[in-house]
Amino acid sequence: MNVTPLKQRFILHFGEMGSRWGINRTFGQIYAFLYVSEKPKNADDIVQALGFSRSNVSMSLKELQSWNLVRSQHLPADRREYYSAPEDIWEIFRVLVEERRKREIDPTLTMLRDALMEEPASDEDRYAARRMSEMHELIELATSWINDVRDLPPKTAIQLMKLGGSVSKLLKPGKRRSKAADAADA
Amino acid sequence: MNVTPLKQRFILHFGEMGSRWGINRTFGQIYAFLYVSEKPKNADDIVQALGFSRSNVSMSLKELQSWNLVRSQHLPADRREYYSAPEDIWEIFRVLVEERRKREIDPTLTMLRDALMEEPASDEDRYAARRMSEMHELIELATSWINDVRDLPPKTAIQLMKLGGSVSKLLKPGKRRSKAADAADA
DNA sequence: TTACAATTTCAGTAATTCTTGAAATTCCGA
DNA sequence: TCGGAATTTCAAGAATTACTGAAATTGTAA
Repeated sequence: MNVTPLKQRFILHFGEMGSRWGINRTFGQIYAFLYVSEKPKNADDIVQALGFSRSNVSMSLKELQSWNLVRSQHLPADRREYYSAPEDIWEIFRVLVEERRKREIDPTLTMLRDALMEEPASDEDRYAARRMSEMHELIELATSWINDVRDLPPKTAIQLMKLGGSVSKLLKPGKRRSKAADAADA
Repeated sequence: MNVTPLKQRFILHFGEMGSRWGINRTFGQIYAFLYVSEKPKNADDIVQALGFSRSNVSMSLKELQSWNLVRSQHLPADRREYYSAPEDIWEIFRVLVEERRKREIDPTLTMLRDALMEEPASDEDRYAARRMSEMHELIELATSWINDVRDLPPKTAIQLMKLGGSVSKLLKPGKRRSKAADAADA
């Protein structure tokens, strides 16, 4: 590997964490490399720096792009493609949450919705359906919340996160939602 | 597989999603099976229902317990161990977030902290260190927020999530944190 | 203690996923 | 349109991860 020791440490970590994050070593290392690189890199730069085969790099870059984690551009007087990770860390965070939701949560939501269409026939299935619908409800709530919060300006998001659990103090403890509102949501 | 079609659908989905969630098929299916089962099950029930080998079931149950996703208990007049998934879906959610944080985020936080200890020697490393510290800061913020919010009572959490992005309306737009508070955080 | 049921360990095999190099294709400049 | 650079595809091998069955261990009732 042909990078400074500091970068190497970072890059290797991303490669190793891959199995926990559900991505492969090449994918992780390339992303890490682009993330800590100031200037855009072409595929051969990456081969040179990380030592993967050219084809592996090509495939991983494609996948990285399908995750919207890297951008490609052309540099003047050079027909090769140059890749980089977006600057804005909040943007990165949003993209990551969004993509993971698409890949890891939405399919489950669909499955649950479909499965809950039909009437359970036995007590056993009635219990299962109840559990599944609890799960469905929680996931719906969580994802719609993510969608809502996703578009807050970073400043606001930071403010909210710094508040932490004490946001709840802003909620009047006595004040419950109206019956009408509950019915409308159900 | 020896379960009702409804359960089977749910269980198979959890098995298939495994690769995306970073867990294996056995782990996913056993959890799903316990989740939709009203009564606790012993290891042989699971073998019978899902068709994995006894040893595989044993190992997966151990792992499931290390994730705090299943509990074991003894039933009167039966020396076998019985396993079940906790009832409370909010509890499950909390545990899942907590365990994933431990496994997927904390190691990265440690790596970043360690790597950022030493002074970068070149401009190249100065840039890399800046990027790494941006990442560190964001992860710190996000995880400490998770810790704060984790312990809210479910009612409060639901209320907050239903509010969605409009919580920010509770924040006075003009009111910025004091310089002193910012300094204290830095 | 003994006897046996229940569980766990672990080495070997199966299955899956990752990575490569050669060949095919695409992309541009001349 | 031609020629070569850049990229992509894909089949096959490498590496990793999952799963099994036999053997070892643990736990408990008699």
